[in-house]
Amino acid sequence: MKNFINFTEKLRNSGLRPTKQRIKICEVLFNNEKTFHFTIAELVKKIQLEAEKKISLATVYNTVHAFVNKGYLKEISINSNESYFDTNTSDHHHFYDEKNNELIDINKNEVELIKIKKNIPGKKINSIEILCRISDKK
Amino acid sequence: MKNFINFTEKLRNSGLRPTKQRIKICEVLFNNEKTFHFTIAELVKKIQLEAEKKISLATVYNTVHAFVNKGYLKEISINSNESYFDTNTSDHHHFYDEKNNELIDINKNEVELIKIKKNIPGKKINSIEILCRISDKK
DNA sequence: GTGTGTGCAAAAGGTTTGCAAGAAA
DNA sequence: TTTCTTGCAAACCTTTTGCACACAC
Repeated sequence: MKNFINFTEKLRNSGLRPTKQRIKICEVLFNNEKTFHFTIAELVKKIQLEAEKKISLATVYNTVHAFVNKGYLKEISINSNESYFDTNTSDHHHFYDEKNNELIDINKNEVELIKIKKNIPGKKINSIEILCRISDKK
Repeated sequence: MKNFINFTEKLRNSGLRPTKQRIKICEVLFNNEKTFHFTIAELVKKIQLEAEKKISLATVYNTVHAFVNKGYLKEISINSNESYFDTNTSDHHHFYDEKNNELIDINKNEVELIKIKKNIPGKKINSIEILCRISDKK
């Protein structure tokens, strides 16, 4: 997703009407060289800087949730009052720097194959995610 | 921790005054054969059933947070509005059943050694936790 | 034109805070 | 007596909702 047309297409293809607000949010989120992590508060701030017209909070929440449901964003929850979204939706893991409150991606190929020996009858595995908490070496 | 005396000691040893409320919460949490997972709401309900006298919400929050800080409880966060506490504070992992909204422990020895090949200079690893989302087989 | 999306403000939900009264040291 | 803890209600913050208007199709 690199430009206006593509965002319009992408949205339409996933059953979301390509409104001005949604396209602007796509630009803020997906028009970047690198993927990144953000909180709702940070996203709102970013939109306020980049958008000519304010987008209401309700619409931001609404859109972020729609994007999570469509698989365009991933949520990473650290604890009950710290939750991030990730524009990297590939299968990967995270370091969480407890000093700087910052997430750092760990690619799937940077972790040796995870093998869970326990099996729950009747259940299938949807995802396996590692959260690795780090802090400064003393 | 198996009885009244031990809870009193435990609390005192960690610098928490052994008040009636804290001891009651200890009983609810730690007087069980098995460890378990709970939300604040569930804990409040459990206390209301077992306690002769109501414990205020503020005290429950206060105590749970104190216990997390002291390492008597662990928090497992699923997303921004689903967070659980675990009376099992050993190093272990979890299945999260997305159908029943239920956590299931995975012992450390039920997962093959996790090896993260990525290293962040100046940082040390504090913990590695896997959350494995599961749901019903189709 | 029809139906979906937006914006606003109000409501909800969950958690924290401030302070006076009570309990532990 | 001094310090910590509790309980209550109010405050807070984040997220959701309801509804009228606007926009996409």
